[in-house]
Amino acid sequence: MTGELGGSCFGCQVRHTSEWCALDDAELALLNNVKVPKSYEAGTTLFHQGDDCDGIYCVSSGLIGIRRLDADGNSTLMRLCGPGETVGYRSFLKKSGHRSTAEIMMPSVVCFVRRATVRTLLEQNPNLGLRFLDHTLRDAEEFEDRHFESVTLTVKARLLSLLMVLYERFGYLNENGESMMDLPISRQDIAALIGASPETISRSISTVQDEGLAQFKGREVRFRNMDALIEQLRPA
Amino acid sequence: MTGELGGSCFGCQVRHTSEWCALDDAELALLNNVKVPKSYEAGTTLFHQGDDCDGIYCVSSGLIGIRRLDADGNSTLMRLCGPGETVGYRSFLKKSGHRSTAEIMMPSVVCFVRRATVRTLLEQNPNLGLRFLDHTLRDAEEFEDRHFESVTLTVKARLLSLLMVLYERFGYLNENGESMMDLPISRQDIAALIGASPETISRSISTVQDEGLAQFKGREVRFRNMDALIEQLRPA
DNA sequence: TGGCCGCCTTGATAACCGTCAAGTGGCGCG
DNA sequence: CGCGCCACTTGACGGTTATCAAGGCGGCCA
Repeated sequence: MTGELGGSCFGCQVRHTSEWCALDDAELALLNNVKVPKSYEAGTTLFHQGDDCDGIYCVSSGLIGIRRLDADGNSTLMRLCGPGETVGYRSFLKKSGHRSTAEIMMPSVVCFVRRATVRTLLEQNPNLGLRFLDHTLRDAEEFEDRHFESVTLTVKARLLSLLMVLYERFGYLNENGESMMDLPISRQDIAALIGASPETISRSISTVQDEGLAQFKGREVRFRNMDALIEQLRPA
Repeated sequence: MTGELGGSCFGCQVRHTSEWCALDDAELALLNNVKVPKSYEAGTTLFHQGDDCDGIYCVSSGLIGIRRLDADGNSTLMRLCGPGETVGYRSFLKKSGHRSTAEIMMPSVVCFVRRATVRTLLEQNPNLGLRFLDHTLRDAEEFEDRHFESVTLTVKARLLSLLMVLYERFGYLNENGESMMDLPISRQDIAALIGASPETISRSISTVQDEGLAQFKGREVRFRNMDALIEQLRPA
């Protein structure tokens, strides 16, 4: 299921891209002593919507999905968090309960830092607060952009936009030098992320294939014409 | 056109709801000396998308609209800022240019505080930084909610939702005890705010009237059945 | 191996919404 | 007063998308 890990913060691959890069060695040692690293299987959850916020989570590897439940009980995937990102920090800063559920999307290693520790570190090092501020600013901008996109772009354009964002994180070149990607999420979650029904996503994918932009086989994507694809990332 | 004003920060009505409530008397005196209050007419702008960020703006009275221009030059109203709110602070914190245009929506009084002053105050008083953090958190949440709504709700539901938000700020009871509101923005801007075309908004308004929820006469709204209206603030 | 269950695809249909077009009404200005 | 402009409304139409329904495919387990 899930297991404890003994990794050190000092050797953490993502230390320099996370909020914690603001810490000095002594502070990092403190963090290292009290953090709780765990490996999680896909499908498990870090916390549920409505839970109290006991601390924050730092993604070391893998992928976390942030979901929100509507009145009917349907869950909508709101965003993805990858290595180096901190999860649940806004509820911590707001001193409120979690407004969404954090679900493990692929096998992941996540460190938990409990509330008191974060508070201590924040008091010791004002730069850490600035890092959190910076992260919040990026969050606000991201949702601002998404809102603008969902007003301005069609489903297909939003799909292509999402593919590009995912490609930055999950894309690679195969032995033939072709641009490839293994989709980390299901079609249903893609649908929720861009605000469309799964059927429409399926049809949009068919269109993208017919136009020769990319080939989809299950979760494997083979990009055929990156330039033409990028060219379509504009209003219909 | 626009004119200088001599109001003091100490007498400012909105001081206690803005970021500046974190300041002590000495700091407020500094702010009072260097701030530049101005009254603006509707239609003028505080800054344009792409401008450098020279400081931040504090809305004393009136209403500011934040617009973003798309590739075709069309402007989309993204959000509204009223008394007590600070405008342009995210560009300041990010040390980047303005990502949107700030337009005066109704006669307003706005104080300008230039960059160096804000920086000095931030260094003197860490609580001010926390206030900005708090504001950013609320911004992020607002856009998160808006994204969720635009995925989950129909145009009519989003219209009703917007009406409720505006009612909190602009609603009043008339002599007969009826719930009234004078819309501060045009139909076109309503359309942009919730991501729909002006024609669809017009039709949605007709529907709302036919259902007996509210009456619209120009920008005047007369609410007929608040309970039924609130009841419809859920997925179709 | 066979069967079951989710996920995905595909088709048919209808609702929603955007676009185009014409018409109305208010308002400022000559 | 008449004119034109602009915001708004209304109608007609078409496109996009959601919904409902059926079927295929793959994984998992007995």
